[in-house]
Amino acid sequence: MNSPIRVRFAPSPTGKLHVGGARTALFNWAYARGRGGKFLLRIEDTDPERSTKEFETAILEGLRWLGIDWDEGPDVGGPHAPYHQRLRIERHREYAQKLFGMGRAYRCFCSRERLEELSKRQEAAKERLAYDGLCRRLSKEESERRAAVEPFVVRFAVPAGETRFLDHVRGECVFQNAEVEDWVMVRSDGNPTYNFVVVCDDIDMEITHVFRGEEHLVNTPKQVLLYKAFEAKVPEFGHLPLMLGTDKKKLSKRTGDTALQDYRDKGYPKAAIVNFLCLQGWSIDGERVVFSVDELVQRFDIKDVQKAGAIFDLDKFVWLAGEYIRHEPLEALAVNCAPFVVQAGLMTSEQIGARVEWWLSIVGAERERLRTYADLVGRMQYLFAPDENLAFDAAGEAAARKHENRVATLSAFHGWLAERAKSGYDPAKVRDEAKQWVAAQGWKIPQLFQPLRLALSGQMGGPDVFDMIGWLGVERSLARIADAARRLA
RNA sequence: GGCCCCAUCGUCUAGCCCGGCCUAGGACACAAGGUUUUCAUCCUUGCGACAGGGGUUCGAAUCCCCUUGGGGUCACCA
Repeated sequence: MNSPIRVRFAPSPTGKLHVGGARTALFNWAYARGRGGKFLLRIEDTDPERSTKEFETAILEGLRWLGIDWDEGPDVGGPHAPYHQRLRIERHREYAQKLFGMGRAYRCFCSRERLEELSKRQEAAKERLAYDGLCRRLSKEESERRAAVEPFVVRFAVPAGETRFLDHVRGECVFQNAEVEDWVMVRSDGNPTYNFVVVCDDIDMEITHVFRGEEHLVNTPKQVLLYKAFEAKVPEFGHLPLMLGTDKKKLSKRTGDTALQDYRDKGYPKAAIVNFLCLQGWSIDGERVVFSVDELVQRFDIKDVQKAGAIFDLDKFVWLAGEYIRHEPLEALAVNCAPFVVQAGLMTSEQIGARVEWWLSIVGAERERLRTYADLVGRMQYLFAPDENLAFDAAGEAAARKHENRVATLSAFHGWLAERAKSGYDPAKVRDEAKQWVAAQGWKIPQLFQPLRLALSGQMGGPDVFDMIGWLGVERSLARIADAARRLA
């Protein structure tokens, strides 16, 4: 009988939630949820210099926003509380003491200067850069004596041999212990280091599977050795391929946005973000690209994760975002777009609330042109511009000027519309009648519609012109048409 | 540089573990065409890859070796 699956995501609150971290969390979460396991969250705040409460809050919020929930964690508690690493320090000291008592760890009194010299020497000699184990050979007595008067760190005494572990992404991994240095477990200020506490906590929290970024692969032998020293069950691992920038290096701010927050602020639908992140290193089958979180949970398996790193393809991400927007129910889409329009200062939420029909009509008409919620801002800006001297798109204006009788056409339409709208304005009806009227004049459709679209919106592309007239209102539309006729002369 | 990891269209990937169904499938991007009042959407078509070299085998994208290329990591950070 296998023990129940327990996985965790352990971010360190030293920055915003990275998209790579978000993907790691997602995969861990999906793995647990798909198998009736537990997903826990633990804050790795052992570096007091760089950890902040603000980042921690932002990370938790980001995870929740994505739809990730945890069974145990800093804010929800659990049987293995606390879930802040910093608060578990007494426990870590116990573990360190135990190891020290067993002779599996030793005090190291080497000064930073000596260490620096050592690595300089090793570099010059083109040797492996590692601690040379000088203090490992100190007698117990000398160690005790010096400990009373000198500062020291505690190093793990790496045994001879080799270390193996199971990685579900890469298969069986083997490292020669000779390649693993006697790394620092406890700093000179008495605080334990990451590689040490992560194992203590994972043992205490009964973590069964550790899925994390590939950059941790080389840490794994150190950690496995620790599990063995404690005679604890070694968890199964899974090192996820790195998310790469367009330079093929680890995704960094240099080549694009790295924080989940950035994409949220730019108006990407969260379902698209989740979907896209999963596509980096995993696929549901070879065919489908768009899938739901439920399907992810149902189908995700660590064994299907790709080994090679994945370049973050913004083009595909943008397309996927548009795909989600096109399939979102209109009401939801309108609700999601609203904050961006409000934030841009186009309207207040009260104003939107007062014109729901109008608002929904615009959102519905523009949706196929949106890739993010924020795109709507730019798309509807023209509606809020003054009716006089509306900014014309240069190419649009050039195109409109190509029509010989543009001014006469526009003026004639102005007269027709003014007359026609006296009995009220219904876009569908007016559209039909306008087309008949244009044909009756012996005109080609673009002869009117091209300059008209420019007159109303300043753009050469966009929604149906009769919808635009409806949104602007007949009065303002007439004003714009008259203004354009004057300017295009 | 040491150690470790990786290698299918430009990009994300299916296929690889358990060789034949692969004249290598899908998606994005790109190109062409169609629909449309324009843009967009949508539809159709096209372009386009098993890094190279050796083995093993009747047969290799799939197994083995080498080369090349790329990446990760070498902290009293996590």
